[in-house]
Amino acid sequence: MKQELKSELTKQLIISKAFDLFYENGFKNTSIDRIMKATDLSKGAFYHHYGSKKELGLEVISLKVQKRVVDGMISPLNRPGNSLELLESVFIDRLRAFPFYDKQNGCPMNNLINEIGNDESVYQTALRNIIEQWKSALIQLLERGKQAGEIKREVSSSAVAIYLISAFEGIRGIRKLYHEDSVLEDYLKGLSMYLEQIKV
Amino acid sequence: MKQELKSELTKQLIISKAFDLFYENGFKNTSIDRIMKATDLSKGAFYHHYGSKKELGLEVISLKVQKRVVDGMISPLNRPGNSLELLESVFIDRLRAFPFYDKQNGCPMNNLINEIGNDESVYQTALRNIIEQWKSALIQLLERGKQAGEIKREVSSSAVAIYLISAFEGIRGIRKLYHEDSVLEDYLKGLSMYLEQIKV
DNA sequence: CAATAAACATACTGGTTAGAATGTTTTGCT
DNA sequence: AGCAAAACATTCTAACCAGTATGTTTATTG
Repeated sequence: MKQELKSELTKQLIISKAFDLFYENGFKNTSIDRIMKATDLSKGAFYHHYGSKKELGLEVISLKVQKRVVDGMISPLNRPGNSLELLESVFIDRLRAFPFYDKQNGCPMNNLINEIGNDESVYQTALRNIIEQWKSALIQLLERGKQAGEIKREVSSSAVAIYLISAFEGIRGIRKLYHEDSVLEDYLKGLSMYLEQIKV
Repeated sequence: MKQELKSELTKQLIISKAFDLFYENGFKNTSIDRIMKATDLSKGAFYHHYGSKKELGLEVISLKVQKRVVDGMISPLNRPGNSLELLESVFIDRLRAFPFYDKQNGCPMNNLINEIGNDESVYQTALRNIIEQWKSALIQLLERGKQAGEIKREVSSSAVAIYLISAFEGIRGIRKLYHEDSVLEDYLKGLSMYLEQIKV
């Protein structure tokens, strides 16, 4: 195999296993040894491709975590159609569609925010970028809805965006404490009411 | 000094220092050694009073973390007066009044929920108890507001309670990523709108 | 076909971890 | 006073941690 390709595949393997383990057990609680055991490669291989655990963490955030949020919560906002119906379908359907594993383990981004969000500024920046991208996409959609006469013009788009994100991330943490979905249904009912209110 | 009193004071000292360090550095990232260094006592003293780190963690949750939420977010809900004004003052004023340290480090309960909420069921139960107590107090206040003709009767109290809690915990995590309060102001604006809508 | 460098593996370092074992001091009780 | 137990301190262990040093194997290139 070509070296360049082989190297890239190995890095992707490490990042992928690292993401899974960070998600399940937390960032600081996951050792390089444990990650490399999952890849069936050695520690030497890791430090050949990465300079430090921090460097890996940043790649996991900017490649895997960010992609997950973009694919699941941001890109779908750009589809055509009624802005409010779009918001509903993205926020409600996605939450309902999560597999048990994801409900139990919460949001990978939110887990990292709460675990290492007050740690080092490089982590802060990487995670903040995702939030900002999400916020921007929401604002854009809300403004589109106002233009289309679907959303009240007097509401602050950035306030609605942040409130939607906050509640979503909040419930994904709280859901971890329960073994059933009733708390999720409460949230969804609360969200529906919220969206109803900004309707024109 | 009486033995019983001395023992109790020592346990309180350990719990207090443990809470501070858990808050700043996370639960798993805080060692017994580090905690006992902060108390100026020895590791032997710790294992005389506590059987394990887990036992200490549960005491910190049920005594310190719970008390913090009760004092700051639950007890104030029982004051007399207009229910909506009460909600506003509790959620908005408290968030604004947090010192820089608390804004940067987030919510102690939410940090624990996201760090160890999917870990062991004893932690889940201890943290869930706090959420349930908070939710109950909010529902009680919302029902009171409905009776007083201050809140729309058709809204689901449990849905509003969970949505309020979710958004609050969510923003306390997100705020960690920023160095200023603009994201907090967005949240507060969003919250005001939300409360306005359930008004009768 | 060599020389070279990339892609790994193995073995180690110095530090930290939860917890146990064992010692010493303080307090309580008769 | 004298004995017992509680409240600590000191020392140790076996495992784990991030990162380094030094190998060996595989691919690339002249």
